[in-house]
Amino acid sequence: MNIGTVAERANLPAKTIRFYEDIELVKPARLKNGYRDYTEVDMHRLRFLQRARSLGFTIEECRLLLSLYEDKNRASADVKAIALGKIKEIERKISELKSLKTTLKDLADHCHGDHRPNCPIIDDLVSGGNSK
Amino acid sequence: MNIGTVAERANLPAKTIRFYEDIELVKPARLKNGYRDYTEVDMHRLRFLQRARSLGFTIEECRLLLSLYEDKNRASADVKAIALGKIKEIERKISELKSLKTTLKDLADHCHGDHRPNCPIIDDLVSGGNSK
DNA sequence: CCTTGACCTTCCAGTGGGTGGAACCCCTAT
DNA sequence: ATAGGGGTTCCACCCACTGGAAGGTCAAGG
Repeated sequence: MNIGTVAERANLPAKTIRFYEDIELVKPARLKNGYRDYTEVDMHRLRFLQRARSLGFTIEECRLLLSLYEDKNRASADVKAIALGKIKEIERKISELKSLKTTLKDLADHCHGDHRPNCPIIDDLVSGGNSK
Repeated sequence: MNIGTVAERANLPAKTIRFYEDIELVKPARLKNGYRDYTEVDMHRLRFLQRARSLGFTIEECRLLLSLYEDKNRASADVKAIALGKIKEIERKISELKSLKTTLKDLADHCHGDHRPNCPIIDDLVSGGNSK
């Protein structure tokens, strides 16, 4: 299977698939003309990668998940631990963004937003505000 | 004022301040010995940058905000528009992360998390799941 | 047989926003 | 004289790609 076909089927840009080969996440065979030749097994790995990346796992986490995926004796607890860690991470990011939003909204609410130059947002940026 | 002093006062690493010079956000004078020499005006810019960055504005947004900051005739509406745009952006990110979290949590909830190899998280990653 | 166009190849550079480190200079105190 | 704690430059690296140039390959149509 050529890279274009596999790209479409795995829902990944060809560039990304080549990049994944660079970092040794997939190792396709080569045809006589130098074209990459993907098997169904490669396809599964790529689909797995696409899905795991879209769930927010980093490349290194994907590498780990792939090795667990291929280890028929893995404990599901190992996989669950990674997922739970990721959830905690996402929660941290959400609360960080929420407080950012609150701060920004407070600033915007105090700004007239008209043609006059006086602007409390700028004033806050200058003086350093009180929330980090 | 030397870079170390200004770094401490603006709450930014010296490396970052040099980087900001590289991308022309600050242009400190130089002493005869080659050391950077910061004025209070430079300090204000750096503090402004520190604060704006910590509020999630990109470097380019900071550049724009700085130019508005220095334009005594700017309309506060211009600044407000940037802040409101940023709020929308943050809201998008939050909802994206929330749906990610939900998906991940559903997966984790269905996983026994024990010593057995059977794992619904991996199964989902393989089969592609139903939420993007 | 030739051309066209879609596909494939490699390699190099850039993104954003810094961070780490090496190798070297400068200033002050002892 | 030397030790330390500044400062300087430059180059490489992080992450996860993405864009583009320059060229090779293949199938279809004239």
